[in-house]
Amino acid sequence: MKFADIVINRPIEGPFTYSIPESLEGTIKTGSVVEVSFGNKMVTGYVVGLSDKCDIERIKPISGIIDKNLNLEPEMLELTKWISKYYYSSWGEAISAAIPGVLKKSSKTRKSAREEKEIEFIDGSSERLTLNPDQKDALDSITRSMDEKIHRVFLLHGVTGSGKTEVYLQAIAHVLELGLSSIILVPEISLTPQTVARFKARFKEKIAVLHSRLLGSRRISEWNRISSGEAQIIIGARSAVFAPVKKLGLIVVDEEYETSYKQEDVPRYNARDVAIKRAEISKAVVILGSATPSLESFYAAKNGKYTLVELSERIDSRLLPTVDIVDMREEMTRAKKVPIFSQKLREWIEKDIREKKQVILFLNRRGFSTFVNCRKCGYVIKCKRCSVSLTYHFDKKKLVCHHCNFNMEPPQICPECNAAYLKYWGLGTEKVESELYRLFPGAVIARMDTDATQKRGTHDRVLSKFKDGNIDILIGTQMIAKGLDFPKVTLVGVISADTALNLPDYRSAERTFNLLTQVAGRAGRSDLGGRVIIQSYTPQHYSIQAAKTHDYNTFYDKEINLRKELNLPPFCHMVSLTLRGRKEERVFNASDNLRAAIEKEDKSKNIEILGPAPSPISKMKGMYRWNIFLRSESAENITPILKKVLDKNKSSGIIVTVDVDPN
DNA sequence: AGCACGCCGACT
DNA sequence: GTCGGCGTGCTC
Repeated sequence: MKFADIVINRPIEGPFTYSIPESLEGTIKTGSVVEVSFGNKMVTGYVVGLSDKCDIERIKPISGIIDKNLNLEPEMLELTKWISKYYYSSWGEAISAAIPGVLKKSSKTRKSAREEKEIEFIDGSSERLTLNPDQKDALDSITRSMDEKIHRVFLLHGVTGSGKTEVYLQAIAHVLELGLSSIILVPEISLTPQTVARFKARFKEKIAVLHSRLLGSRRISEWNRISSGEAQIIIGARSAVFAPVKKLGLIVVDEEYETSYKQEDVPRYNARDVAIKRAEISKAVVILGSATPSLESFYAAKNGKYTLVELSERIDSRLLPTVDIVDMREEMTRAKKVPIFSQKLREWIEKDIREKKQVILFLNRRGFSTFVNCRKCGYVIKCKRCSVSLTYHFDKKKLVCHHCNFNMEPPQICPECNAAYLKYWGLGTEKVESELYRLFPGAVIARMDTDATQKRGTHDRVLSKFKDGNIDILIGTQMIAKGLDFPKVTLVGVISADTALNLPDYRSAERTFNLLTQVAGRAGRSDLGGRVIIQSYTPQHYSIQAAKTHDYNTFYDKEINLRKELNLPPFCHMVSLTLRGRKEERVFNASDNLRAAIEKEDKSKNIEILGPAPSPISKMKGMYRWNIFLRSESAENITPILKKVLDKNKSSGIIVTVDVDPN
C-alpha cells in the first residue's frame, strides 16, 4: 500500500490522500494516528483507508506516526463516522473527540502534569448483596440478552434507594464471566466518589477510572490498561464512551437524562445515544438507569424499542422523604415583602440544627443580587457585550456578567441619570448565605457554588467537612443537587422551585421535576428520616405536584400528552441552528436567507421550520444571535439537506452552528 | 477552521 | 503611493 486516506480535526470533509514513505510502509494501517503537513501547518491525521494508486497530482508524504501502538479499531471508525453524519461534524472532528488530547501529540512534546486528588470513600462493600425479587427479575432479563449476544437497550427505572447500582454490579460481574468488558458512564459530579468506591471494592484492579482531571501520563497509562484488556471495567464521564475496550459486553448509562452527557462543542454528541450506537455495532447490551428517565427514553421503553425494567420497591423499605410545598405568594402577603425563607422552612432549619442534624439548601443561582437598577429612571445595569443584566457578587464586591465574565465596580450613581438611588434586586446563593448568618448566628454555614469552590481542592474540602458533621447548613447550586449521600441530612430546602420553570424551553417542566426529585433524594438517607421543603410561586404546577408525591408516572403521562399535542420530542427530532455575527442586520438577513434556502431544498416537505427568532440571550460576547429550529420525524431527514444548503450559502461574518437533538 | 490572496477605501 | 479592511477560495 502506497497511499493513505486521512481525515483531520477540521470542519472539512476530506479525506485527503497522502503517500506513505518507504520508512513507514507496513507500519501505517487503517486506524493509524499520524502527523501530516496540511496547508502550511503540521496536524494530527487519522488514517481511514489505504490504496495502491491515486490520481491526485500534488501529493504530500505522511510525516510520521504518532505512536505505533495507538490504533483505532474498525468499530471505532464506524462509530465516529456515524457521529459525524448524525451530529453534523467532519469525520476527523468526531475521531478527535474520541481520543484523549495527550495521545494525539508525539511523545516528544508530551509533558506530565499535576492532577487533583479526590476524597477517598472507603464505604464500599466487596460483598455481593442479595437481590430482592424486582432486582432479580431485572438482572435475569439483562443477563439473558447477554448470553444470547443480542444487542438490547434496557431502561432500568427505579427511585433513589431501589438498588440500581447493585443490579449494575451484578450485570457487570456476569459480563466478566463471559470474558467481556463493561463501560459505566456517570454524569460528571466529580464521578460520584461513593459509586466509584463501591465498584473498586467489588472489582479491585480490573477497574479503570477515566477522571476528567486525569492528565498526561496517567491518562496514557489508563488508556493502555484498557486497550490491553487488563482493565475490563471502565468508569468515566461522557468521553469514556470511547474507551478502547476490545470485547465490549455492556454499557451502563447512569442517570441517562443528564444534560452533561451532551457535548456542547463540535461534535455535539450525546454520550447516551453514542453508547447505544456503539453497543449496536458491538452487539452489546445497554442499561440506561434512572429514577426520572428522559421523556425520550421512557417513551421508547413503552413502545418496545427499549426494554423497560422497573424496580418499584426501595431496597430497605425506607420511606421516601416527606415533601412539603410552600406557596410563596401567601408568604409574601403575610410578610408584606418578598421573603427568602418561608416561616415553615425557617422553623424546620431551626429545629434541625438544634437537634444536631444537617440541612442542605438549594438555589440554582450564583451571586448576591441578580440585577441592579435605578429607582429614578429605571435603568438596569447590563453587560456591554451580552444582552443580560449584571449580577452583584458580594465576595468580590463586583458586578459580574455570568456569560462573558465581564466585571466592574458597582457604580454609586446611575450611569444614565446620575441619581444616587441604585437598588439591588433578586437573590442568589451569596444572599441566602448572608441571611442564614443573620437568622442562625450559632450555626456553621458553608456555601458551595462555582464561585466558592474556585480554589483547588475547596470542593472536596467542604464536602469532607460536611461529611464529618462539621457544617450545619450547606447552601449551594446545581452542584449539590446530585449524588451526595450524607446520612445526617434530614432537611432539604429548595429556595425557589420556579427558577428553571420560567425558562423559555420546552423541557422546563421536565427539568424542574428531575431537579426537585434529585434534590429531594439528598434528604432522609438514614433512619433519621427526611423532609423536603419546596418554596414556589407556582405551587400548583404539575411538575412540582408530581415531585411532592414522587410520582414519575403521573408526571410522564401529563408531559407526554403535551409533547404529543405540540409535536415536540420524542414525537420529532429537533435541530437547532444558531447564527451569530457582529452586525445585527447581517445576522438577521443571513437567518432569513437560510430559512428560505432550506425551504427550497426540502422538496419532500419533511421539515418544519420555526423562526428565525432572536436567541433567548440575543447578544453574547459582542455577537448578535438568531435561532432557527428545524423539526422532522428523524434527524436524518434534516442533516443531508443542511449539508447542501450550508455548503453553498456561506455569508461572510456569520458563524452558523448546528446542534442535533439539542439539550 | 486557518490562512493566503486579492481587491477597494483612507491615511502618512 | 502604501496600510489594512474583509470577501473568496483552498487545503491531499
